[in-house]
Amino acid sequence: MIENNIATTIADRIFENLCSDIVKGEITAGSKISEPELSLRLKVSRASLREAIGRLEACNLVTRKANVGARVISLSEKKLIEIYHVREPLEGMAARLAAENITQDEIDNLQQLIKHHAYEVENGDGHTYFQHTGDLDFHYYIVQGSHNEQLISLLCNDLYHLMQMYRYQFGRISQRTLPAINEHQYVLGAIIDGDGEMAELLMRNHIRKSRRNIEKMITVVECGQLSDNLG
Amino acid sequence: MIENNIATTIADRIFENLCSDIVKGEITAGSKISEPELSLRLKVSRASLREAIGRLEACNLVTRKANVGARVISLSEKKLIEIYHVREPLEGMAARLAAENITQDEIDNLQQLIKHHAYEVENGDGHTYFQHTGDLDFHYYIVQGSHNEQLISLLCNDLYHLMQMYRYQFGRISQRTLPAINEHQYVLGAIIDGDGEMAELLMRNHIRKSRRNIEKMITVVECGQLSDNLG
DNA sequence: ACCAAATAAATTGTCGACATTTTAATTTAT
DNA sequence: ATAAATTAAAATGTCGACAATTTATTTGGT
Repeated sequence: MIENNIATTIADRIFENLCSDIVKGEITAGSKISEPELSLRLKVSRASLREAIGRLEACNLVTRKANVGARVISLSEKKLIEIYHVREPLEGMAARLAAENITQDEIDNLQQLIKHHAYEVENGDGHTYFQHTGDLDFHYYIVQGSHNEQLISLLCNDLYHLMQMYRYQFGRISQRTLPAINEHQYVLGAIIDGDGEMAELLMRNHIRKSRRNIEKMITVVECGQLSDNLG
Repeated sequence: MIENNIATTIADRIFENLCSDIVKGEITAGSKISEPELSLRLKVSRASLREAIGRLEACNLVTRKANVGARVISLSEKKLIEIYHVREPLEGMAARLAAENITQDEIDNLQQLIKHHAYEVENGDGHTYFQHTGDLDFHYYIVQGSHNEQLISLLCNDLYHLMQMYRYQFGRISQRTLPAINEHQYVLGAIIDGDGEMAELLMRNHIRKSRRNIEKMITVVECGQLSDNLG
């Protein structure tokens, strides 16, 4: 799990708490965010709370309507597929740029991460860990390795929490943990080789496979052959 | 130029005004945003102003530091190139999805837009119009045509204003107006044919060419062969 | 009993004032 | 005269209260 800066201001702290609660589903998807209720429960002024809500909106976790208020986004299969459609080219480019710009330290970090993933999955139930945070951590650090601030902003600020939210609350039934870890290894290999084109190709394939796997599962669920935990 | 919803709230109005002023350079890039000064000049409370500033931050036009305040982003060649690196795969995917999902009405609209661009450039100085708003309008409507909400959010909310800002304030010396309009025609053609793969390829090439053109101009400028209007 | 209009309650938007932190100016010491 | 320390000014963060809007309830009519 990625944890960055400490909260310096009240709004910061409230944002981080609410963000975590929404991502993990402790604040239900689709539910209303009541300012009076929350400001009372969290013991902060509505000003600080509204600042935090504004940031939740900025990272696409809530939607706001003027004079009506904020509401946690609702999850849907359609949106999840859309996210993968966006990630495929974006992270593909991230991998390409990482092949050009990544530092040795960042490579070391990624190699260690992959080793850790393999170990976790071999020994006991690493599936949950991997699917909740581990997988995304890999993608996160690849994006960081691109050293492209705009790309980092889009993926790590605007999309990351949303991706996390789906990871926590949506289908946890994927059988792709092992293949995914292998594909990570291939991507990183191309990056280490400095082969941007190959890295982009491999990353796009990796994400496309994840999407198609989900699309297949959705189809199965819709045909009533699996219990529906897709919200 | 794309103009959407009317401002329903004070913060909305202030946001739109500030956004426009920043994009056009009437509020200088890199300058500080003083809450007391602005709230006094615009005759609104700091609460409404701060709400607006928060949204400016969300669309990457200002940066904020806790206890220090907001500052208009500064423009740089590096950032501009970064934006093109992000746009290339993102809008490529947008074109691919548009080929699958665009409606006839949207196609008609785009064809009319291209016709308008060709006319403007033939008759008189359409270059300025095209480079300030026309070109981006085309890209904007292609993205809309993808019917992918996540993609639309990223490109039309998080990146659009930033792109506009560079269009207004950065190099207006491109000689690529005519080629660009032709390339637009090709992209739209592939979309109309429903050839997603081709549309993606053409869009990526179109944006890559723009980036390389800029990179070339930057090199020339750095060699002192052109007057520097690159901030 | 059901629907529309009017009223009441609750929620969001906006404001001015105070608290805390940062920045500028002044003082003091070397 | 310069630099560090102290003090003063200004800016941001936070708060509670009021205004405007939305939502829920009640009233009245058919």
